Amino acid sequence: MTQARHRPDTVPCESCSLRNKPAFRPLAEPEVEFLRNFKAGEMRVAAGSDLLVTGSSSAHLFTLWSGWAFRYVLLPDGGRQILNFALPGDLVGLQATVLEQMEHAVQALTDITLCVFERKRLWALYQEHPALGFDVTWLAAHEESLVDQSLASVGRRTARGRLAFLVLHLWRRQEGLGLISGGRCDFPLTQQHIADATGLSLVHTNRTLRRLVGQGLIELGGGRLGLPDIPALERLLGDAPKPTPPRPMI
Amino acid sequence: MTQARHRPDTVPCESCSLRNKPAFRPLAEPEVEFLRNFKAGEMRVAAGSDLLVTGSSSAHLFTLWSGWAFRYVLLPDGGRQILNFALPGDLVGLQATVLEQMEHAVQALTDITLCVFERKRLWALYQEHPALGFDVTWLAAHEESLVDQSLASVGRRTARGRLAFLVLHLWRRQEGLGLISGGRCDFPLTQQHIADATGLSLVHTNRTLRRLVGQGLIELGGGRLGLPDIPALERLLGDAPKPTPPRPMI
DNA sequence: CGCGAAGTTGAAACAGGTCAATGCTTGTGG
DNA sequence: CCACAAGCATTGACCTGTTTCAACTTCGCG
Repeated sequence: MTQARHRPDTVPCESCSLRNKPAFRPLAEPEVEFLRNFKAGEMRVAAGSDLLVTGSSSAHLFTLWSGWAFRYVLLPDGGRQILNFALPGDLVGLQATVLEQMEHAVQALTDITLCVFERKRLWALYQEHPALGFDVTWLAAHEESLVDQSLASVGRRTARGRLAFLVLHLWRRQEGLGLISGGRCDFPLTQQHIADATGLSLVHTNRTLRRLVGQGLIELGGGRLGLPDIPALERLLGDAPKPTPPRPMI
Repeated sequence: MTQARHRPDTVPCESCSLRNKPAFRPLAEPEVEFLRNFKAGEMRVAAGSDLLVTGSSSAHLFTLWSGWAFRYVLLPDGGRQILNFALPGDLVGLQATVLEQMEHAVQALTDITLCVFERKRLWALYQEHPALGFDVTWLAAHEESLVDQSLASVGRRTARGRLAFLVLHLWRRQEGLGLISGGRCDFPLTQQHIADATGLSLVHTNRTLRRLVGQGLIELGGGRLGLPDIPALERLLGDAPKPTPPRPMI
């Protein structure tokens, strides 16, 4: 096996600790090898910084490797709508790459690390490894499915329901990644983020959240989240967000 | 050029009157030829019928050829959220095909005609014609972008704004397809559809719509829509939905 | 210790929801 | 050709979830 050129200061894909988690579909040998070359480098972004902004057409595509980010749009009146959250393994910036224009921005919620790919080479990916091209489509379709669910939640649920949906959704996604420990998971959102994701005002978010905590449905503190009574949450929602199926990672 | 096998009772892709509209990116010769074979047939669905339902994993993928459809989810409390509308040229059922599970249903809004593709053969499309695979990704990313905009609208706009956004959005899409005639375009939605798409109640949709009509911003009647003062609508929205860029069609 | 960011709480105003009734079309069958 | 049913649109009255405004508190950190 030829040891392909590879920047010495970056993690080679085949030994990526994230990729090798059970949540991700294992890749065939040639695909991993391609990816190792496809990967142009790594990048760190500090919490609170935008890594992609509306209107731009980035020269890069990313896979989030550690930390949290979120996609959002700013409305003319100053309001912000968070479209969804990106967790490790999620592709970031596909719209900018494929549509050559961004209708939204992406901001780091925590300090994050990303794998960087060059837009120009995406075409080679489709040509040389159709299976990877298919995986990119899979990720795009899956992300749309997440936005679909959020739209339904924001459009049709009461404040309680929207909050319940959001926390359970984020819980399930972390569960899929094996990130629940001691009955808790990370939860780096401020109440402002929650409000902007659910389409509620900050004040009402606070009150409703407080009530859910008081009723023993949610535990919050120290940037972590606990869900002591998931069945009750599911009852409240009527139907639960589905667990993420085994998925590809680019 | 070999005249490939082709069901005699269906329109061959190369002479498809929809595909040859300026809104769509022309395909290279080999791709069109592949598509002619990829196309398994045509299908008609009557207004009001579901062509895909939640939970199923359809054996087929469609391109809407004429008429309107919409994607939606039903909530446990009986509410319905319309996720977006499909117009001619839109791919329908990609999530079911790629994710192998549908989180939403699709219903014909008018009588519709669809081109039918077999799910099994999608893989061949990626292998044999990477350019088409890329186009599928493009369509998925674009559709997500539409849902993004709806989510921002439903999450952050007032009732007036949501309605203004919806009608302008549908106007612009039809404009892209050359479907505006005599200052009007088709508008087959009932107020119930509008309510379900905007996350409003039927009654409030009616009142707000009525007010917009009264103010000369919207004209409705006979299943058609007129927008007499688009600049005023754009001012109301603060920013307008972007016109659709030239796009691929499968 | 002090400052800024985030969280909390009360009171008042309002957008939008719910309930309920009434018109208006349109298509169908007698 | 009329009568009726069914779906859709419209309007009024009332109610409540949510927003807004405006404090005040707590937390994290230099």
